[in-house]
Amino acid sequence: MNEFGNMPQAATDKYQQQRAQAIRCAAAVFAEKGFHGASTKDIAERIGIKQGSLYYYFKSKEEALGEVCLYGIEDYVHRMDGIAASDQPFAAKLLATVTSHLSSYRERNEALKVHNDERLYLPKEKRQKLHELGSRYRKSLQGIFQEGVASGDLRDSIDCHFAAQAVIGICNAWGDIIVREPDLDIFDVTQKCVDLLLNGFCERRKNTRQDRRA
Amino acid sequence: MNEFGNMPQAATDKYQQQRAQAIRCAAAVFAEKGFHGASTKDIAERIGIKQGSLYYYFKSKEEALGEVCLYGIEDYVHRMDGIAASDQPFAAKLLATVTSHLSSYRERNEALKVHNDERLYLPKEKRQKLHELGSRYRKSLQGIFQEGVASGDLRDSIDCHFAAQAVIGICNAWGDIIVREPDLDIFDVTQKCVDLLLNGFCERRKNTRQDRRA
DNA sequence: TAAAAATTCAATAGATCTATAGAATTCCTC
DNA sequence: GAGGAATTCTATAGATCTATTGAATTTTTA
Repeated sequence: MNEFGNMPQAATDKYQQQRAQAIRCAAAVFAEKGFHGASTKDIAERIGIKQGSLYYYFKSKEEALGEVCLYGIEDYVHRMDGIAASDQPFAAKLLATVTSHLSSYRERNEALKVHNDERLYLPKEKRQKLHELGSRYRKSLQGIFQEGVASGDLRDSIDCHFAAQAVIGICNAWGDIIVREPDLDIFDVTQKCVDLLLNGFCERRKNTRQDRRA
Repeated sequence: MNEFGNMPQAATDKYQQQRAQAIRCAAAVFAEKGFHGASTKDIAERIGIKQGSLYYYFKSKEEALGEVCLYGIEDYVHRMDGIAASDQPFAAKLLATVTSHLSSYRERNEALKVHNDERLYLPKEKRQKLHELGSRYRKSLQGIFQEGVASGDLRDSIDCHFAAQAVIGICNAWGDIIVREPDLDIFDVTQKCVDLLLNGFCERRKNTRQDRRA
């Protein structure tokens, strides 16, 4: 034990790695049982330590939830910043967004699910911080839609706030399914999502080869 | 106490009414705190009775969850049966579906949310029963899409299973928002959802007045 | 390899929480 | 308003669960 009590000060590299592993384990357990349904014993067992030892890494179960949520959302938001700032046409940005969102579910898997389902059990302050990240994500996406309207790629009748929420909603819904069904073809789902968002399901007479032939 | 112990036999009308009220209270508490986060004391307090008295209406907390989930989904599924069986064109059926789904959230509010978020904490048997109801809903919706393709209203390239899941996903995502924000205009959201599903967000050259004018 | 630091453990206090049982009260019916 | 049924209450057993503490063990460092 050092001068800071049970907590290592700035924390060594090794400590941080082990803590990150603990966070991933906590994510898996929270994803399966929910925050209140999961016990600190469950989490510790998943890590391979005893219940009490968990407090070497987290000062409370709630702190563990906070770390899981942050882990689940952070680089997913940063990737969106990159997409929004990039210089691509609307359709490419939308594809990149959906790809990023869905593959986040496949990779970081449980943590993003935990963020979506359990973050409201965090104390206000921590929730606030996550909310800001989420808002940044939504605003970036909304900005992409506004550009799309400005460039004429999108109908000017659309509500960009609605559109952004709808994209997030669809991606989260399919994300849940992706987590539940590991064999699902993400690329296929991604493609279909983008197609829906761009074109809808409706048949339309267009100036395409089919029509010109007729 | 009667010959059946603490439980009234077939149960009087009054008993059923009070139990239904208890179910609604439980729904509100589960929606706010989650199944594991909510205590039987919380639920009892919401009803206005003491913790122990709750067991006059439910033989366990889990049974209460089961009743809430069933209450949340049952007539929402029945309404879908009606829509699928009706004799309307595709667009009308889709509009009816989204309207029904979103207004379910506004009316039955918490119970449907609880069904979506907490049903997996039920024992297998009960979950199975709910799963069948959910599947029936999805299959009905999928059937509507298949009819739409057959009639030429929809592109024949669409995946009807994907489409049904996407509709459910969008409605649930907006349903969550509707529950959180009571002042939201459901009619407006409904319209925009249907527009998205039919037409997508993309601008398209069509044989409409605008084009003919040009 | 010995001292120091880091990590884990065992044990437990104290606070829940669920479900039960029997007593008390309220409600209804005759 | 008396008797019985329905509803609610109080009290509690027993099973968690979180977080703390100080000791034991492992790892690192000098």
